Amino acid sequence: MLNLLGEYHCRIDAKGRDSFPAKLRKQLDRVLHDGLVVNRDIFEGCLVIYPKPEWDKVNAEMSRLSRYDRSHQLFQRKFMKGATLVEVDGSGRLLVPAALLGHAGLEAGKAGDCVVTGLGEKIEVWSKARFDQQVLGGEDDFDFGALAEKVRQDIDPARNPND
Amino acid sequence: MLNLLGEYHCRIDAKGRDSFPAKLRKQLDRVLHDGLVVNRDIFEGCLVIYPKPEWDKVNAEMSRLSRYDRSHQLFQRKFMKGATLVEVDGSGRLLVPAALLGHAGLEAGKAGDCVVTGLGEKIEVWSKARFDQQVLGGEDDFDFGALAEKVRQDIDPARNPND
DNA sequence: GGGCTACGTGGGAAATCGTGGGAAAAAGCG
DNA sequence: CGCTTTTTCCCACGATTTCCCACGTAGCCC
Repeated sequence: MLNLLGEYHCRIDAKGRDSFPAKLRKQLDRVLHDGLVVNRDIFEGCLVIYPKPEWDKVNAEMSRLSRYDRSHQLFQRKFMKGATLVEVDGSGRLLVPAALLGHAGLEAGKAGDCVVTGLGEKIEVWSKARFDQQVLGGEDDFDFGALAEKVRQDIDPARNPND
Repeated sequence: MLNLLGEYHCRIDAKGRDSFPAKLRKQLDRVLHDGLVVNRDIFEGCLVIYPKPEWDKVNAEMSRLSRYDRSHQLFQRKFMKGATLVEVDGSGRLLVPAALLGHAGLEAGKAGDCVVTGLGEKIEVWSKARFDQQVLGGEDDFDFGALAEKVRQDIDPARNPND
């Protein structure tokens, strides 16, 4: 199982090329040649990067949706729209599609600072400004304890015997 | 399994020719010479493009409908009317039948911006205006979590033992 | 501490893609 | 049967993209 780790500061240049941290590249090692899938995050204004094998799982789930059910189609469209297969270039950068940059608060055609974080089986890309504000900051009025309690029930093996 | 990805902005010119993104053409590679089937979407004001092999599946599903059941016939007629086999021309464009353009909010005989998105096994074509409004926008009052939960229950393996 | 390697960054040239127009072929009409 | 209109095919130009190379810097090893 993939276990991507680390938080890296890097830049996206005016051409939309994101210097992908060498340490993450090394962690991806065996799966990198299959490419990566970049997509908008559903809930936050950031981008998500899945290694291709991980995306294949998503795609397999999507293929079970019914084309005759409106809510299924709506779900698929909301989730998959914009997802793009990309590959790192010879200099270890990946070209983020211009259409997706806006979702992360980055301006196409303009260089910008960003934060790339490994999160187990996926990678998130934030603009530096948003990362500082939403992820690092704003913790005062944020009740981590309550959130943890809610999540704990979902991931605690004792309550979910089937794994 | 087909895994069409990417979101592309392009134009339909005054002759109804849609510049089909080169990257999608590459993804279609092996199936492109069989042609594509363009159709109206059932639920939304956009067009759907199926690679021929995928359309064959749709066709097979339709053949399970009863010829003696009026609602079946009604459904089949609603679903299949307008579906057209098209091929990309030498310049990589495909000619969208004028009759279908209106369904996507595009005016026949007039050039217009549109958005083409890969969605796994099919491709959707939206007018840019509608895409920005219906697909990208309106997310504030949209509860993705609730939708995801409903869909999850529909495709949960526990409830669908046959796979 | 010095040299070396590797990483991040920028720019430029070549290939490719998108777009428009026009000519030839086909279809429709009087 | 010939003329007009529509459709289809093809070519060419401009813009964009993609690939490649080269430099500055930082980190690491000796």
